[in-house]
Amino acid sequence: MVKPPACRTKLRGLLNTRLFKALGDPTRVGLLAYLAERCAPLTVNEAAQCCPIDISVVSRHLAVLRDAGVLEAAKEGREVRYSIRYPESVKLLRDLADALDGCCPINPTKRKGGKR
Amino acid sequence: MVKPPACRTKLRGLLNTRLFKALGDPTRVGLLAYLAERCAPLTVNEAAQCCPIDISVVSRHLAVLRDAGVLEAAKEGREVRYSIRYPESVKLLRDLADALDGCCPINPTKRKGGKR
DNA sequence: GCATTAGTTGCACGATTGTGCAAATATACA
DNA sequence: TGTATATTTGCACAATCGTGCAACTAATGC
Repeated sequence: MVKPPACRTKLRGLLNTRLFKALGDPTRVGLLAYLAERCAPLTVNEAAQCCPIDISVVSRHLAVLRDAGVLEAAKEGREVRYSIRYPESVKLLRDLADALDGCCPINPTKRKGGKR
Repeated sequence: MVKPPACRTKLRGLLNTRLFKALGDPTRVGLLAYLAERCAPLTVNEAAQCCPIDISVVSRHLAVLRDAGVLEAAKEGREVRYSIRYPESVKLLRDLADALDGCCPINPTKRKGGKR
């Protein structure tokens, strides 16, 4: 048994289509980038300033990103502040990169350093 | 000016919707995972063994992944061998993680190590 | 109570997408 | 040449998705 079976299930588990589906729309990544640039939790109204679309659409897009695990919502009074889940998002991307990198033993990307 | 504008353009540039669109379909990620598990370039026929769908659909999906930059195609005679572009894919995921991680100065994911 | 503001949800419509079948293209072999 | 195999492409259809409008819910202030 040459190929480690652990990496398979890990890679399969990390390849969550819901996340990529969420990031597959230009309006949504525009919202995500806007949130990242503003460096602060934004309300739906504030996030809507990023692009000329209806507030209801923005609300739906933010909900999609929240369901995908990229954002988290915090209700404050009558407004909701959406913020990026940095630790989880970054970790997921790094884990995915590591899983893809370490899946094939004869991988040309073979890093010279350690695990991290 | 507190927030570095360099990270913005970097993040925007890395948030390529075509890549995420390609990874947003379960059949395509199934093909990608199958390629990763087999640890070798596969023909369309071989890749089609991963799931019970028509070969033409597999061909189209592989083309989508190729156009997204995840796979590369090498024509050998009358068959085409698709393989994962490990270095580029892994680097893109790591760059995206770094860009997201380093975008906001007051980022809770604040890494203890250096830049890389 | 009523009015206002913030956000979500129902509905409809147009656009995109995934799929299978058949036809077309390309390469190898007799 | 003709035949067989591998892959791609045209076409049609169903399903999903993004969008805007209106209606609805929730919370604040009069």
